[in-house]
Amino acid sequence: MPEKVFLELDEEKKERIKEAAMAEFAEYGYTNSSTNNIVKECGISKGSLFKYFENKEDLYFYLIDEVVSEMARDLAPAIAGLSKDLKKRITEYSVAEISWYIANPLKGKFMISMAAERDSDIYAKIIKRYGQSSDNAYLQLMRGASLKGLHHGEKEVCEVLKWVLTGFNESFLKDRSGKRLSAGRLKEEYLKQLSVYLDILFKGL
Amino acid sequence: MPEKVFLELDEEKKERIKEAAMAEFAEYGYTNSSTNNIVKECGISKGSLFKYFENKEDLYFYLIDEVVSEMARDLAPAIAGLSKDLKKRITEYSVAEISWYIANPLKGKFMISMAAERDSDIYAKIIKRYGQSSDNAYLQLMRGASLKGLHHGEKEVCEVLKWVLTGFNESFLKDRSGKRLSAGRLKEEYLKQLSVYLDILFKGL
DNA sequence: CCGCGTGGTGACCACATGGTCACCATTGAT
DNA sequence: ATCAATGGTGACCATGTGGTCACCACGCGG
Repeated sequence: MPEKVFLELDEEKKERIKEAAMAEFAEYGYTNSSTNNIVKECGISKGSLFKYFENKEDLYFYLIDEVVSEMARDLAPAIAGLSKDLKKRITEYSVAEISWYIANPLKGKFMISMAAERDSDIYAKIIKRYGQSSDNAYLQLMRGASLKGLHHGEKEVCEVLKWVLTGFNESFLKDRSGKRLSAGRLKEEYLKQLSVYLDILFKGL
Repeated sequence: MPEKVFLELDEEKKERIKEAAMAEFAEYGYTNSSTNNIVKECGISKGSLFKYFENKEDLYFYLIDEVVSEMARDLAPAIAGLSKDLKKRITEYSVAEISWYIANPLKGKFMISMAAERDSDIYAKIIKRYGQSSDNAYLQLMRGASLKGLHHGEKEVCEVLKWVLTGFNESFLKDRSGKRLSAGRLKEEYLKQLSVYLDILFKGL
């Protein structure tokens, strides 16, 4: 919880601070990020930063709260309108998610780095707050679909989907850095590649 | 490359130092590991450590070299005797790999932590030395199998296998911490769970 | 013109880091 | 007994950390 003083800052300044902090955390992870760098980057003084936030951890979790809830808010309409057919449903959801990452590159990078956080202390706290949410996301995805055609246990299918989708997204986002494509072409490309992997999953190797 | 002085130490002392260093690196990752902790843990002085190794990075990569080549050496016989059938082949290889992790818990934890290293500088150097090897491992696995029955591209199938196997191994090793099973029972349990996931992959969801 | 409060500042603090180096104990050769 | 060499030591160094706090500029009510 940031002090009210921060929330009452003008929007431009708040944005500058949040962006600088997210960029630093995304690049170096929690422990190796430096509050000195952050204040230098956004042009405020050390004293100010620690009047706005209790400490480094407070700042970090404030950013996480913000970006997690913003993503949830942005994706909510897409989720509400998903198909019932499992394969369509997964495709639509994945496209919506990846589109958000592409449209919000900094926040996207920040979320990815947060999921990969190595500091065991901070990692435990992240899990405690949001741990279930990512696992639950896939369960929700499946719960909302008709599972008639499945030949295997719900839980196992869910995990396989999670592993393949996160692996695919990660590799897609990594490869993307080279190419310079419009958002539309990127989405097309994503769909094409994704469908190959979903085919493998649904039809078998 | 460690100085010869280190290599000429008696085995017991070398082992003490390597174990302390691996435990520290495995627990905290490269950057957050402290050479002070390491020397404290293995009972040598700071000066000695830096006579044995040029610097922290030198020590880190020496350990990686050691454990990577040790694992390769230990698994070589199992790999040589793998079946030609893809499903059997994958199962046999996975069992051999997981058995090694279980038989060498410290080295296993060290390798896992190394694969998850977040420091971008060190991560790049790890990739440069060993990057292809993990990706290649799966390609080798498939190249040595008869791929007659496959309905999809070799590359894509290979990636799906990689994502699912790494995901499954990670989750299996995480869950294991609770249970206290003998090595034999563990292997049995592993085989049982793995076969479920491979069924899903080969037959389709 | 004063006094007060508010928000912002950056020099400063205690601490931890990777790395160094003058020193010392032990040995073996002379 | 003396010297040289070897290997081990830990106080010490420069640097960087998260965090503090005495101070200051500014605006406003009197």
